[in-house]
Amino acid sequence: MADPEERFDSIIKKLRENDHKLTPQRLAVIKILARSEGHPSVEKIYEQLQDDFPTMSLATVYRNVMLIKSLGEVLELGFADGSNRYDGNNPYPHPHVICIQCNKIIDPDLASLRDMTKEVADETGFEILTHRLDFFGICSNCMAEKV
Amino acid sequence: MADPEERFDSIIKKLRENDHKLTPQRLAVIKILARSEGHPSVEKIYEQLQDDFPTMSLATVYRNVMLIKSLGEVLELGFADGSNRYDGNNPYPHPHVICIQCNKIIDPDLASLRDMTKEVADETGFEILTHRLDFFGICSNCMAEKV
DNA sequence: TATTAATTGATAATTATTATCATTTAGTTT
DNA sequence: AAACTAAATGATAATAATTATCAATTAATA
Repeated sequence: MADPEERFDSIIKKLRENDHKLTPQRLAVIKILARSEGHPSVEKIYEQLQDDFPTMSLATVYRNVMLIKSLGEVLELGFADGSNRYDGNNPYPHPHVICIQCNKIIDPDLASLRDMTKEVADETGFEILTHRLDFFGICSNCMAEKV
Repeated sequence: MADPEERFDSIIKKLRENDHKLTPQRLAVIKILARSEGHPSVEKIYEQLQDDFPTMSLATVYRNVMLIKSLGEVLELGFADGSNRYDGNNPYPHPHVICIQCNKIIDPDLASLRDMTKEVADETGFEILTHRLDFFGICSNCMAEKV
């Protein structure tokens, strides 16, 4: 897990470089993305901001997440059910482990991935640009609760 | 790639076992899924059926794809942009290689995946049930056309 | 402090999917 | 072979997540 403050600063820097304004709403969204605790959805980010910004529009959250995504500073995880979750703490492709019970998403450390990309490129003739690797299962917490 | 006819037969068998009727529309959808050439979307399946079934409803395609998915005989690949693609030729989790230019999806052979699942389970304490691995890039055809 | 283009909030539009319901039909029974 | 019945279909309305629109507001600069 990267330091959330460092991530916050680099996202801000990227915004300045591209002449985007720093509004309080935008900063608040970025603060949550920089942490990305549990990999929040847009809706979750919106809810978290209700206390500090009761008038904030859902559209503003969408806009800012998309802006930061377009700058390559947040990773979007889209799922088959149409839901999207975001990771601004580590915006580069990396494996996720997802609990299908409580929807928690965590980042495992995995060594063996770099080789695999080369293997795929060699076999298919593709130029591989990015990838997506998710494991789905039940976390130890939820397993314990089921007993 | 599994033999499309064998896949067709096992899907039919699964339907019979669960007392589902075999309508011409359903059989036609299954025939396309059993092949899953390029991993079609619902819309693509619908288009392919226009010649033989001009009156077929889009809802019927959705219903049948979902039914066969619920029987575990088709793999759904949902993407961040909301699009879904289907693989009834190999309905078990396996890696995909996706061309971001022409949207073709192919299945590479990859050895090193089984170990990785165990590695993840050991590290996170999850009970891993399934996974999803996609590589995104540009296929050799599209690369050649760009010159 | 004034200026201006970007951003916001509210909401309408869009789009993929799901639900509804009257009609049709596959599979079974007589 | 005709009748029966629950399931499936076709047409379309409803839904839900996201995107577009636009008047009002505001951050950044002069």
